[in-house]
Amino acid sequence: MSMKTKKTRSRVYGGIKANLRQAERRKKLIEAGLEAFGTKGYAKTNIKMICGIAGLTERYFYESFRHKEDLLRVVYRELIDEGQRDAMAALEDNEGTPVDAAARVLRMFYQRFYQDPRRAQIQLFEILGVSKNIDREYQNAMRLLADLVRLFLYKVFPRIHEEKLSRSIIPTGLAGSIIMIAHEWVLNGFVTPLDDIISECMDLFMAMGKHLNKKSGSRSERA
Amino acid sequence: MSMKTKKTRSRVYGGIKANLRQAERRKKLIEAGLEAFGTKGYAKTNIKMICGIAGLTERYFYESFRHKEDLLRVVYRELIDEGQRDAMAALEDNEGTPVDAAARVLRMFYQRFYQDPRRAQIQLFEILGVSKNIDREYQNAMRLLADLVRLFLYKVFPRIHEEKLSRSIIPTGLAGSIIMIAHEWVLNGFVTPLDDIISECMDLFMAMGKHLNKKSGSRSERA
DNA sequence: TGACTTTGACAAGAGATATTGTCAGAATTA
DNA sequence: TAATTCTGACAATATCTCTTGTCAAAGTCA
Repeated sequence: MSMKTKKTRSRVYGGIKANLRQAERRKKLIEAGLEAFGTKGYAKTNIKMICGIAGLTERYFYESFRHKEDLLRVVYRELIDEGQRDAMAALEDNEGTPVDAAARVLRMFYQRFYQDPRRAQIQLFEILGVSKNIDREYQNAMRLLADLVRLFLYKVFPRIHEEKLSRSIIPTGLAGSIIMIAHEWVLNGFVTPLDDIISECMDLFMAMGKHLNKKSGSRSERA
Repeated sequence: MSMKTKKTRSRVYGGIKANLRQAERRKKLIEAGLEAFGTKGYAKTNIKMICGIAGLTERYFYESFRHKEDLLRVVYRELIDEGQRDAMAALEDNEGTPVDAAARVLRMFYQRFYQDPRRAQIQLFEILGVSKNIDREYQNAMRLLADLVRLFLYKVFPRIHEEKLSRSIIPTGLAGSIIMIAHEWVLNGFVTPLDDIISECMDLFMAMGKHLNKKSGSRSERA
């Protein structure tokens, strides 16, 4: 038993360490997931297809993921993280007013969908109705978006009562606007010019900001 | 061959005509679909379950529907039609101002989800990511909702330039707000009081209406 | 070169599910 | 009562798909 438990020691192969090789495969599978889920759709994709696209066999799928849903979660998180990073970069690039920054973030947000419709398909459609777990992922991402909206509103309209804003569902509503407009945009094949979309989104934001601003201020004005 | 083509003639049975009996079964299956899709979820439901809930066997499923997706479409349409009817009733009940009417419609819209969470589950979650065909259904329903919003805006703010409004994506955005707020409400187990939700939704509407009103009017005001 | 690891192709069994078909008995009508 | 339709239970087939396992060849290292 304990004589020769030669546990298939991992070693350098092709100049690359074992864990790196595995990471490579994992990455390929994630890219394949993006492709398959984003074009065929999650429901119509099976493990064999994913592996075919990745140029790997099923064994390697199970090396990195437990099942299809697992891969979807990873792909989705990657998309959200990338978007979040881009948004933060656009925000912290301190050019112009906060309003300009918001427009930049919006443009970035929509442009990502246009540049790679697979992202749009997954982020806006495929992610929904898969399972309770995946629904939770979606919910988290939506909250991040709502928080971003909240942050923007507070930056542009500092008079807004912060605590009141933090309890309001209006940022959630605005996040919904952004998403629904994206839905329509995608389903219509991106015919609406991006500039129009951004300008109308900004209208939505600014109108709501002004409204909240007035309400917060009215307390002292009326008293 | 043409001797005795006795084609199993339909006849009255249990005092009910054949086509009525079939319609009855169909109805039971739709109700079963609502139950199964709305609690277990579309993906985790199979035909046998649906038939079990309906108290019928598989033969009768295929008598009325071609496949699971077919049933989902019918169930969804039924939900949308009901909602549409209720909305129209609340609108045409000419009590109070158009603003009151809008609040009534909103209350009705959200209350339906609270009264029967299965509706919420299907209408808000299960419907997405099933197939291209079903996505189209969803898109249609969202457009109906956006049209309703548009109608309301025009009633309350008649100064808004009608043609401009008809091309704007802002009603789509507001429809998205309503939906996203519903998402959060449902996922949080309906903890937010309905009155709060309605009041904040009305805030969204009124702020946007005023904003559009100003923009439309500004042409003549500034000239 | 020789030993060993990694890899890809494919087999294979388990498990679901869709869909059609059979059949006997219950229910109903004439 | 006799004929016949309706109905539910279940069989059976055909497909998929997941998941694990086997194996030999190719690749790599020492």
